Amino acid sequence: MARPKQFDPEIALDLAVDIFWESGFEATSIERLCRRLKLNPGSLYGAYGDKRALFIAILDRYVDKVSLEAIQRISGSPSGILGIVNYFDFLIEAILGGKRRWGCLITNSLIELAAREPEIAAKVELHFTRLETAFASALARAQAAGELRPGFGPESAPYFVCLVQGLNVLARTKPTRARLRAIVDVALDPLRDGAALLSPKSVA
Amino acid sequence: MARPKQFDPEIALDLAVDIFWESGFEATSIERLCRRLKLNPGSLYGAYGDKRALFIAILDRYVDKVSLEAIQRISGSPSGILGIVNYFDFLIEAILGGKRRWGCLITNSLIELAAREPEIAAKVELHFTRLETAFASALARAQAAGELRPGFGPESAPYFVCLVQGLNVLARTKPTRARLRAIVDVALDPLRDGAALLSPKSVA
DNA sequence: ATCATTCTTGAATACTGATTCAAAAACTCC
DNA sequence: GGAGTTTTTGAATCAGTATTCAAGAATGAT
Repeated sequence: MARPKQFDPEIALDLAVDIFWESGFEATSIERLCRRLKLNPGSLYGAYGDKRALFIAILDRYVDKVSLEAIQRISGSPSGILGIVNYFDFLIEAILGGKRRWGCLITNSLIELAAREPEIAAKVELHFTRLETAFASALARAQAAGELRPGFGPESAPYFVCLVQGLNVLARTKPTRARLRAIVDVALDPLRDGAALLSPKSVA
Repeated sequence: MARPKQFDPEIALDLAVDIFWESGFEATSIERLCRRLKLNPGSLYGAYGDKRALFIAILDRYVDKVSLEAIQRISGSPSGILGIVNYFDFLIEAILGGKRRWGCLITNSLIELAAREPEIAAKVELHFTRLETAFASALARAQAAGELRPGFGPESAPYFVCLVQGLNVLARTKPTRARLRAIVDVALDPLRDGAALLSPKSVA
């Protein structure tokens, strides 16, 4: 018995993700948000609360999607090595093609906001933990299958997280495919022995 | 025949570096700057121009210092491998100890500003090129000395730049020394054969 | 059809924060 | 010591942007 919303709050959130992702929190004005979402200030505040609350909402949305996506790629192969290789291949293409040319919203938010916003720091932390866990279990599987060079195992997972962050930074420099490939080929060299058997495409 | 400045503009710049480094461009207000530098708005504008100009000035200052520092560490050893290992050891300690717990002002600025500020993007680019060049020449020396695993050479330099960026991101998560060490130990594994002879301390 | 409720609209408000400025002060040179 | 120049001071101004709000509009229930 009331007037229904004239917009889909979920779809609008997706629009908002893009703007914050590209420009960050501080540099994104409510006015720009309103223009892009085709919403008036009143509607926006009614639906989401203030700017900070909106940002938290879009960050949650992004984290859910990106965490899941990463875990699925990394854990999606029977071979742990192949899962990792596939994930990095995917990441390269994402950086070159889609919105990941803006890096990763999580990485960007860590740098812009985590120091003064514990709530945001916690969300970043959560994602990093998930990512590391996915790498660790892939590495454990690879190790168990004897595909891993001695000295490498699940405890090397933080290295892969670091690598991902490095690529997310470089994403903002408009790198070429060749450049990203070269980096990943060197970075994944420890996996090469096993991967060579499994993924001729990704290992020069 | 005029009133002299009551503050040292160079020293004040160093103060300003820290604030922008910690909080970024947008989140740093002129008021906070004035309070920390113990300057009134008029003096600040008189000395440096507007906020953007001040930021460019402190970024220049930072880039000069950090580029030089990196190049000296990387190129400072007769062995190319040792230079690289030393640089990463230094980076770990810097992240744990000093202001590098805020990551790297260059990395932070790339993410916050490069997309909309070509002038800043160019300065970031410049530093990355210098860093990559330093790595490449260290790798070339190592290769010439036969210290490098086959398949590695100067063309692997972008990988090391990526690594540095990853560490700069992780710096903002308050990582432990053990964690950073673990990452670097894995990351520098390709150099291990040669380094083992030269740097017992850094290679577990 | 009317009521109660919620949504939309877009102007008004309230802030924050960047920038300017006029007056006073400090210095050097003559 | 006075003239001329630059710096300091801190309040005033200006601009931009986050947030609120009052009025009008759309809906379902009675």
